[in-house]
Parts: sequence; structure tokens; C-alpha cells
Amino acid sequence: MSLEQVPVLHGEEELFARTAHLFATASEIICAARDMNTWAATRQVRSPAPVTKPARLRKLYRPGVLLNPSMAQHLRNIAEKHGAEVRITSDDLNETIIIDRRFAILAGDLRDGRRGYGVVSEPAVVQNVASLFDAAWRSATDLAVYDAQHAELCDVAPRVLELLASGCKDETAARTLGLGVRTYRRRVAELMNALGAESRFQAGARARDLGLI
Amino acid sequence: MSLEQVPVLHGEEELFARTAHLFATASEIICAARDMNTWAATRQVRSPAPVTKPARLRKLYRPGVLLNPSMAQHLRNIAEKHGAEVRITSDDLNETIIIDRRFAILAGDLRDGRRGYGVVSEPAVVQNVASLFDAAWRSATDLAVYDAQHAELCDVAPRVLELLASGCKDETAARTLGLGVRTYRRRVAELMNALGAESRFQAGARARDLGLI
DNA sequence: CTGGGATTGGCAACTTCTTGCCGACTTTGG
DNA sequence: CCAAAGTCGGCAAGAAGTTGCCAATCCCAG
Repeated sequence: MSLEQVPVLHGEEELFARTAHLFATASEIICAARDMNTWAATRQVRSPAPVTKPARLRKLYRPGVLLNPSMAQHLRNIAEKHGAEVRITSDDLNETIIIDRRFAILAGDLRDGRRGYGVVSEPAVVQNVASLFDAAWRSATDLAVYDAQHAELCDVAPRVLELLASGCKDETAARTLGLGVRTYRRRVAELMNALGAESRFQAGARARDLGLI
Repeated sequence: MSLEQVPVLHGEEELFARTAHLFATASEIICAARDMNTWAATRQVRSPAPVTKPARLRKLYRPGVLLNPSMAQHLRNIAEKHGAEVRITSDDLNETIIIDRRFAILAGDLRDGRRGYGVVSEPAVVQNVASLFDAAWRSATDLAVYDAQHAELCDVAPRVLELLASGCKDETAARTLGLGVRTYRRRVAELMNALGAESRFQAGARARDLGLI
């Protein structure tokens, strides 16, 4: 069994500096992410100047990103203007980029404020990662579809989040919004579902994570 | 009644670029902050190269910052090595810097990811801000004292936060830590108190804010 | 106008959290 | 060693949050 070194890059600058050539010539790019922060560099650098437009660009996100209007708009943009396929999944996915099914970039932990990125080129591993992605992709919903189904949530979400973040009780929050308590709690439940949170504490943390508060 | 323009600077770079001269010659600097992010620039730039050490440097923080070990250590450092006075308050304070009681810098909202900073020089207003600070300062606790009283909280806090963030129930979390449920909940209550949170959602958001998760 | 689907919000049963109380146990300073 | 003080954790009452159920209402196509 051969042991292959997996180079780990620290921080997005290094990541992009060392992998830009892979993106430039890629014909298929796959991207899975929990939020838009992790691949911010790839987003900013690639969008203005796509050296060669990849034949296929697929992006997989969690529902939470749609709660941020600007993120949601950005996704719609790249879907419509750049012909990318964007899907939403409730699965608990890891931050991953797969290029031409030959390289996989896996986001790791933060260290000194910089995230570590493992760049895998071992074919067997990349294939494995790719098939994990495929499974998640198949069970995911197309952005447009998901968008249509959850339009109303995005409308109230900001106000609900604000009230939750202000620390007030459901009773007060519901009255503030002119809703019944039952309905307010429905919204909160939908919100927590979108955030993939199992507790309100977790929801608070994730909402902050996504910059929704 | 004279209306004075309040210049608003955007982002920390601009803030520091335009106010560096005030800091350089200051003999008294007062700083109140919720977290260590807002005045990051002033911290980074001033610490290595304090042009003129102000005669008096007072810093007022909320208890939450102490939950982050590196923040806590930083505060102890500036208290011991730079002779700053550092106090902790449970009051709901605003991000403020007061220089020689002649200028007040008030942090405002974020816009396009950059925070706005109002620079006030109108004496009456500055005096008002200063006396608000004084009141908070008087009722605050010295860092060393607070530290001694809440040492044990900082030990368990990281694990409690992790469990809360993982979304598990109190029952499970308590067992995981080998604590009784009652005790675990006591820890959570102390934590929420330190974060100034009234609900678990708010606690989650603030913990994320302070980089505790 | 009307029927059918979706949304709403009251009710209620249940779960989870919050807190005061108290006895047991540990630690600390004489 | 003792006493005072502090911590722990079980118990329990009550508050807050979670969810299924259902009738009332709204909305939209037909």
C-alpha cells in the first residue's frame, strides 16, 4: 500500500496561489460548502476573470445560505449567468472542491485563524470523495425549485432572527410580528431546519456563522 | 445651538490612519468594548510600537471576552506589562474610545462589511460620553478580581460550549462531562450570564461572535 | 361563485429548560 | 480536629419551547 503525502495549504491566499492553475484549466469543477466564507477567495478571484469557463460547474450548499439575501442572489447569478448548476441539500456536507475528478481539496480546521486545506490527488481517494458528493448531489434539490418552495421563509427570517437574537420570548416576538405564537414557532422551526440546527443555541451559532445576524 | 459635523470613518484602516496622531500623543486613553474585534487595528498597531505611552490607559470589557483564553491572556498582558487598568462589567456597553477626554470615537453599524466610526470632538458630547463611561467604570470589577472569582468557569466553558454547539440535550451533555444535570445547567447559566445572553439562541450567537466556538 | 389546497392560530400534551431548596460532601483556615 | 464556606447533584415547581391536531380563513384556479 502506497502512502501518498497530502500537502496541506494554510489560508485562502496560499490555497488559491497554489491551485489557481488547476482551476484555470479545469473542465469540471465541483464545489460543496456549508457557507460562502470558506471558498471566498475562489469566488472572488474566479468570478471576475474566469480564465477558461469549465464545461461543468456544480455547487452544492446547505439551505442556510439562502437565508442571506446577498448570498442567495450570488448563487442565482452564477446559476443563470455562468450556467452553473446549484443545488441545496439538507445533508451534513463537508467543505470540498473536486476538480476534473482528479483533485480534491478538503477544508480542514482553523489554525491561527487560517483554515487548512488538504489537496488530495490520489485517484482512489478522489474517486471516493467524488462518489460521496454524487450521492449528496442526487438527493439534493435544484436551487430554483428550493427557492420557489421556501420563498416566504426568506421574507420573515430576518425579522425572526433579529427577535431571537434580541433574546426575547416567543410570546413577545410573536406579538411584535403580529403573529400567533403557534405560527411564530413554526417559523422558528423552519429556520432551525434550514440551519440544520437541533437546538436554539446551535441555531444562534450557525446564524451568526452565516452572517444572518 | 451649534450643529457640529461628526465625521464618520469606515473600516479600521481608515479609522487608524486618520486618528493615529491622536493616539500617539494621548496622555489618557479610555476604551470600552464588547469584544476584541472592533478595535483590532488599534490593538495591533499600538501594541508593538507605542509611540508615547499614555499616562493612563483604561479598558472596560464584558465578561464574555475572558472566556476566550487568548483574549484573556492578552488582557492580562496589557494590564501587567503596560500598566493598563482593565475592568470587567456586566453592563451593556457600547464600543467607545475616549482620548484625553477631548475626543470620543464611537463604533457604529457595519456597512459593506466595514464598521462605521464616528469621531466626536464637541466638548459637551465628549463629556457626556465620558461620564457614562465613568459610571460603568465605577461599577465594574478589576480584571484580577474577576479573574480569581471566575477561574473555574473558564476551565469548563470550552467543553460546555462545544456540547451546546453540538446540539445535544442537557442530559447527554452533563453525562458526557461526568456532571450532574443540575451542575451542568449551573454552568450553562453562568456561561449565559457571562455572555449577557437572555436566551440560548442569543448565547449561541454571542459565543460565535467571540470566537468561542 | 365555488371547491380544494395552503396558511393560520388556538388548544393541549409533552419535552426541555430554569431555578430555588436542601442535604451530602469537600475544602479551607484556624 | 472543627467550623464555616463553597460545591455538587437530586428533587420539584414552574416557565419556555416543540408538535400534532383541527377548525377557521384565505387564495387561487376553474
